[in-house]
Amino acid sequence: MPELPDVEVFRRFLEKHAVGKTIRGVEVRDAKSVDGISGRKFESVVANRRVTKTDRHGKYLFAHLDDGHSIVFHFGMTGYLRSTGNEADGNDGKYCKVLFDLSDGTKILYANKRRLGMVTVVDDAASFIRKIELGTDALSLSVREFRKLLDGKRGSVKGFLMDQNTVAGIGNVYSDEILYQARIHPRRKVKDLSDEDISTLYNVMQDVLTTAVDNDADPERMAGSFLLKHRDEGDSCPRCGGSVSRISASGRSSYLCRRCQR
DNA sequence: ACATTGACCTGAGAGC
DNA sequence: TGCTCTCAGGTCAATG
Repeated sequence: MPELPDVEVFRRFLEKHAVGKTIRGVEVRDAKSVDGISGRKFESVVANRRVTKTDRHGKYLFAHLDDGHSIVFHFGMTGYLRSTGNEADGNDGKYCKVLFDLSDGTKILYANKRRLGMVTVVDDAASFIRKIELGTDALSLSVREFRKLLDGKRGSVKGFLMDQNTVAGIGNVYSDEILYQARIHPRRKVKDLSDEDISTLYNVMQDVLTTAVDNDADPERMAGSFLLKHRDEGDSCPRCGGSVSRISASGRSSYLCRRCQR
């Protein structure tokens, strides 16, 4: 479920493998996964362009091209990027939606088990972000801005954290993690948060996201104290030993420890 | 204006 | 073994 940390890992991957190289060819294998334009058009816009830079905003990944266009990737919940050697399609072949053939022989594939998520190409990444009204990236948000965003909100904290138009990058799994570590109940109303709650929430948010990025967004590598590793009803809370519950909050199943989270 | 709910997507895993 | 059912969660449209 690619959220900010996962997408940041994909960005670093793309930065390492694609920047400075030319896209020799593109093969759209599933035109339905290309948003806004036809697969053929996508191929012709992107082909023979050099990748100059990568960027991430929330859960969106951008590959900037030398003519000003940018490729946009969104991973839905099952998307990923991978490189292959030559023919090694392996299991990914089935899920490969778009295949990029780079000038040094590297092949990068955008794969997705479902059609949530998409690839497209835009004239200008910044105006694309404005158009879809993406909020500020969670990792480039100051406490001051964070407080301002919370101000006047009537919904739950969980809904707030997951709203991409307010704070971009946090999804179901990491919102649960942040709320768990901040000891705040997901259904708690934003307006009921104290000043102290807010600063805790902010600090924990930064900490959880950077820790996740530092560990390649791989749950295996994260400390056992992360709720991430105990997302299972009845599993035990790594902090108090109580049992992990599953409830519905903001229309999503949320895992929490009722004892730790009020 | 804002918040919540339901639909979409489709593979994995559980249960029978 | 295989069938059916439920769940996963990111976004968007519809509804409250």
